[in-house]
Amino acid sequence: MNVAKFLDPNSWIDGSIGPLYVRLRKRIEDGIESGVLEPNTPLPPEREIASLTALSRVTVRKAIEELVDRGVIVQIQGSGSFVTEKKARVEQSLSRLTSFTEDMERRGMASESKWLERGIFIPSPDEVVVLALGASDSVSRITRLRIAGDRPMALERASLPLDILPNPTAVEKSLYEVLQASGNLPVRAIQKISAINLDEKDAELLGVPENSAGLHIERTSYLSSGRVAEFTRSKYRGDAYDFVAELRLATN
Amino acid sequence: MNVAKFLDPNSWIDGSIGPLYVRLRKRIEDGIESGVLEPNTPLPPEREIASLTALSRVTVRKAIEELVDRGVIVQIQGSGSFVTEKKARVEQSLSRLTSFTEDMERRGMASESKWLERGIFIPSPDEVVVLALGASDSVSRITRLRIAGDRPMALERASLPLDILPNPTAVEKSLYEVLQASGNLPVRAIQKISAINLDEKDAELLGVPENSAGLHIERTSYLSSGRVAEFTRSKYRGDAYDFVAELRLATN
DNA sequence: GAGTGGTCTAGACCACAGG
DNA sequence: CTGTGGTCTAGACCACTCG
Repeated sequence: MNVAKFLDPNSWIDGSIGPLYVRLRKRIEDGIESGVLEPNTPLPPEREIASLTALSRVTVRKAIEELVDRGVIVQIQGSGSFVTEKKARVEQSLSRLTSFTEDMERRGMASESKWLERGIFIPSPDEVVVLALGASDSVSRITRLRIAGDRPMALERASLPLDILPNPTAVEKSLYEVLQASGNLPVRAIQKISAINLDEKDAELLGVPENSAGLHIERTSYLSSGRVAEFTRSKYRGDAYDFVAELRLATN
Repeated sequence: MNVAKFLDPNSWIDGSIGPLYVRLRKRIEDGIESGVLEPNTPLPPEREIASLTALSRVTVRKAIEELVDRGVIVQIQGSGSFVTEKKARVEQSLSRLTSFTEDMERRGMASESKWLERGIFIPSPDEVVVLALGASDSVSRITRLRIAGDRPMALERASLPLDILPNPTAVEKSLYEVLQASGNLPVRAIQKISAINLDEKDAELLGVPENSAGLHIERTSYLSSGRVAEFTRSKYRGDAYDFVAELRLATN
């Protein structure tokens, strides 16, 4: 399959939906995936892609832009746009906001939960501040032991404003599924990760010796409006979990 | 100061350099910083900003785009572009690739290093794979104890291909300063973070009791070309350091 | 319906890489 | 010098919010 033919709009542009730049981006991704576009070889020039696809160059650039962000393509002014080698690419799920359920699925493990607490409570001072609650607001709280592949993995306590999760007992498996159903899915989160020695109680729940190293993760999630949707504190087994993050050099 | 006047190009557009969309972005950032543009209030419509600044709407959108990425501005179709509340914003340095030196400066601490190893070595199998070395290539390696505010903070072992760091003894303080000088500054990195119990030797170097929890961080850094520039393994004191990361919901 | 952001176009000029 | 990506424009239409 040659590149010009692969980009011929008649064969794909009606096959997907959404903005043209998204469709083109996906087409290019498919091309890389299927080997039509190979690592270390240049894409056709932007102007040529534009003419091949019958799109404007601005639209072509917008399609490529996201691929550059993800590290799949490197653009060099005056030279060309190149597909990077696979090992240099950032896995797309690295900086992705995932639920524990999804995270474990990605690692090929089934996950379950054992409920420790699930209901509506009077908020702690921490919760009032982080969730921006009013003086008389209550808080939804769900605390559970996360189990994956028959091994306890984490203790997780999530707190949410009552209007975002009015019925905490409705959460059966994935909190994020419930939030998505009500249109309250966070789009961004900040995590603070530190190391702790697990105390006797936590160690017992996680099935490790007292004083074992664990990861303490505090996550604050935001809706697209900028409002805080969720505040979660988790303790992960140090011997069974690692956290992967992507960093970028600031462009300021 | 009113918004229209603040955006009047005569007063600022020549005062900075670079592309127009970058200058406008910085102007808007200044406006938010100085209070001319207030949280929860809408920016002028894109078309109005364009006419006020005598720029095209495309350029205005590009300026705003980055601010939306950082969570400083929220755009709502059909409604407007709003400045978010400060507490909902992502600190710009969160997902930023920083050196230990910078990182400590940001936290208001002076940093120093105690050299444990610095020179050219035969690579370990790990290093050969991660750094994509040839069979006969050597590796530059620098190992040091990082100290901040008179407290040992981390043990750090960095490995780099010889052509990227030909002279490891030239590194006096910041590795990244040396890399920048030679045009080999990484633009992206992947970090894997896990928790470990520090063994006797490491605990002694870090000045904590044996078996204390520590953060183990493996970082692989990439040049803009996609090539691996640096592979670093660090052990941080769990009681003195935390790692902050930003997550996003994938838009696929 | 009026006003907003979201997408798209055709064309121009600039900055840089490489023969 | 030619060809590439980087920036910028003026104008159009669509999709959505809100009164």
